[in-house]
Amino acid sequence: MRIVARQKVAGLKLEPGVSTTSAGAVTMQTVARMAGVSAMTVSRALKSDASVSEETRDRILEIVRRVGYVPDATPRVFATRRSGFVAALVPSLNNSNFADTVHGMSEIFDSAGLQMLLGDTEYSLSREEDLIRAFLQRRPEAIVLTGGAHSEGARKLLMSADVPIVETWDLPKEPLGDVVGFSNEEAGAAIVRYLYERGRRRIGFIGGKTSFDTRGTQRRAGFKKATRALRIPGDRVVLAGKSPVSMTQGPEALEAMLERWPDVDAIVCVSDLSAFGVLAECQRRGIDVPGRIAIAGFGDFEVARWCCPRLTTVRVDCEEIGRAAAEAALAAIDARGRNQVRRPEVKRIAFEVVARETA
Amino acid sequence: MRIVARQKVAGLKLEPGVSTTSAGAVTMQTVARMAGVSAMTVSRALKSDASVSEETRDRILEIVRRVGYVPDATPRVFATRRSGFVAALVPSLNNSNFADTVHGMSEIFDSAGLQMLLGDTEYSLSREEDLIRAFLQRRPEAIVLTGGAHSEGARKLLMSADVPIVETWDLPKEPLGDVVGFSNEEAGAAIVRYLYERGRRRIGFIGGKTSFDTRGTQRRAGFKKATRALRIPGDRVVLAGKSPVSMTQGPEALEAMLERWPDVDAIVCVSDLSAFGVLAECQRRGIDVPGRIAIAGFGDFEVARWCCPRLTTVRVDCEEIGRAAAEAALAAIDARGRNQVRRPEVKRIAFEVVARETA
DNA sequence: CTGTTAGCGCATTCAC
DNA sequence: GTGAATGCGCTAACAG
Repeated sequence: MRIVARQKVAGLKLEPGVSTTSAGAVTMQTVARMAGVSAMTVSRALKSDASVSEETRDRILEIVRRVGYVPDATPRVFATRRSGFVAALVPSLNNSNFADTVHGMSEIFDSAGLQMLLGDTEYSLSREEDLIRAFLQRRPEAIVLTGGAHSEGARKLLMSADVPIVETWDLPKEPLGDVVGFSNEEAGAAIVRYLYERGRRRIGFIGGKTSFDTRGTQRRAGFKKATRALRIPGDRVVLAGKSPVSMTQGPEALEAMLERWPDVDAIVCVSDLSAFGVLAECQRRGIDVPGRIAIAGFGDFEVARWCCPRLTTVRVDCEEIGRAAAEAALAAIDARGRNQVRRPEVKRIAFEVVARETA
Repeated sequence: MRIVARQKVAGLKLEPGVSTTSAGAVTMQTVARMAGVSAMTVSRALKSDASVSEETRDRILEIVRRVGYVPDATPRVFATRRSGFVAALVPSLNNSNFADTVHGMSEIFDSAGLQMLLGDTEYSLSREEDLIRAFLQRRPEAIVLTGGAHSEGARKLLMSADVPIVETWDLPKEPLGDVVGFSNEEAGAAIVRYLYERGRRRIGFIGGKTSFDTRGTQRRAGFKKATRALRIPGDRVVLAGKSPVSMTQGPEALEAMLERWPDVDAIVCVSDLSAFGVLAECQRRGIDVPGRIAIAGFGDFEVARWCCPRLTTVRVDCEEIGRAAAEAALAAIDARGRNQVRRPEVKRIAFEVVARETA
C-alpha cells in the first residue's frame, strides 16, 4: 500500500498515546489528543465562524502551527458532499487568450474558495471527452468548457453528471447550460466589413486546416458571409497547418495565397499569431504592409500591440469571459445549494475591431 | 447541505428498491443492485485486471454505460490512500515557456494516471505559499515547483508534508528534493560572451524591476559576471516595469537605456518578450538592428523564431524540463510506494545560444 | 461551548 | 468468481 503525503511532526516528539494514524500522518485526531479536546473541537477551531472558546482555539491553532498540520480535504469532501473543485477546459494553455480567461476565472473561483481543475484539450474533442470523464470523478461543482462543440460521449457524460455547465468563447445553438461568449461568425464578418470600408476589395482569409478549432471555422464562415453580403469575392481562402494555428503557418500560408491570388489586397487571419507570421513574412519579402496588403488578426495578443507595424485586430475581453463564466458557475452552484431552479443564462461579451497600422 | 454533482440516471426508471443515495447520486451500490451483484463485483468489473466472469462484467459495463455512471474518486482516495493528484506550480501560465513545461509534465503524468493540480503563483512567493497550503489539503503525491526561492512558510509546509518535491528551471543551492533545471546565471553569461565574440563591447541588460523573478535576477547576475570577466563595462543595466517582464516594457526600457548610455551596441534582454518589445521599438525609431544595436533574448519563444529580423536567443527545452520533472516525481512516488529510500537527483537541462539575425 | 454518534462510497481483506 | 465486513478522516446533527 502506498502512502500519500505523510505528514511528519517536525521537531516534536509525540507523547505516548498520542499516536498518528497507521500511515503515520498527522490527522485532526492527533491534534485533538495533543490539545486534550475532541476532533470536533479542532474542526471548529479551524473554521473561523464556529463557536469555540478563545483560549481553546488559540491552544489548538498553536499546536496546528507547531506540527504543521494541514487538514485533509478528502474526508471533508466526503462529509460535506462538496468537492471544492471546479473543472475548466481550454483548447490550449499555451495561448494567452485562453490563459487570460483562465486567469479571470481563477480570480473569481479563488475568492469563492473553489479550486480549479484545469485541462488542456489540445483542440481535440476526444481529449476533451477524456478529460471530462477524468474530472467528473472528482465531482466538480461546476464545469466550464470552451466552445459549444463536444463529442456525443462528452454530452452524455455531462448530462448524466447533472453538474452545472458553462460554455465560453462562443454562442452554441444548443447550450448545455450557461453561456458566456460572443459570435465568432460576427467577429469574422466585422473585420471584413472594416477592411471593405478601408477600400479593400480583394480580401483573403488564412486559417487552420483542421476542424477542431470551431471558433476559427466560424470566423471563416463570417468571412464568407460578409464577402457575399458585400458582393466581393469570398473564395480567397487558404487553410494551412493544423490547429492551433500559429506564427509558424505564416510563410507557407502567404506563399499559397500569393500564388493563387497574387492580387490579394487584404488578409484576414484566424488569429493574431498567424497574422503576425504573415506580417513578418511580408517584411522578409519586402511586401509593403498595409500599402500593398492589409493584414488583420484576431485576439489582440500582446504581439499585436507591440509589433511594428502594429496589428489591426479584433479584441475580446478574455479575462472578462473568465470572470463572467466563473460567476455564472457560482450562481448555478449556489442555486443548486438552495435547491432552487435556475434558468441558465446567455451572457454576450462584446468584441471590437481595433484599428491599428496593418489595416 | 449542498449536493455536488448528482448523477441523474438518464432515461431510465430505477426499479423499486434500487435506490440512489440520499443525495440522489448514482453510486457503485446503485449499479450493483441493478446488476444484481454486490458493489464489490462492480468495483472489480471496472478495473480490467480483477477477476470477474466475462458475462457479469459485460452486464455491469452495459449498465454503467446506460446510466452514465462515473465512479467517485473521493472514496477511492480514502480507501487506497492515494490521491491521484500531483501539484505543479508555475510563475505564470501566460508564458509559453512555462506552458510548454506544463505540457511536458502532463504528458508524463497523464500516462501515469495522475491528475495535475495546476497553480499560477503570479511570480509571488506569498501566493506560492497559499497555493501550496491549498494544494496540500488534496494530499498530492508529489509537488513540482518552479525555481528554488520559496518563503519560509512554504518551506515549513513542504517539510512537514513529507511529500516528494521537484524544483525546476533552476539549480537551487539547497534543494528541497529533486531538481530539473539549469543555471540561469550561466545562461546570462553565455549570451554576453556570444555578443563579445561578435565584437560587441558596450553591452547593456534589460530586465524587470521586481525581485520575484529570481531566474531573471540570476541571468542579470550572469551578465554582471561575464562583463567583469571580459573586462567590459557591466553597469549598463535598466530595470523596467514589473515581472512578468513583457513586450510592454520595450519602449520605456529602450528609452532609458539610450538616454543614459547612447553608445550601447548590444542589449541582452531577460526574455524574448522584452527583447521583441525592444526590437519593435528600434524599428519604430529607425535604429538599425543589428547594425547599430544587437539584441538578444531568452527562451526561444515563437515570436523570436518568426519575427523579422529573427531574434538571437537562448534556447532551453522547456517541455523536456516538464517531462524530466514529472519523471523524477514518478520515481520518488514509486520509491515511496515501495518504502524505499531514494536520494533526490539533480538533472541538468542543456541550454544553447541560438544565433539568429538580431545579434 | 463541547462531546458523541453516525455516515459519506469506495477498496482491502478475508470468507465462502 | 463473488460477497460481507471493515475502515479511511472528517463534519452534520444532536445531546449535554
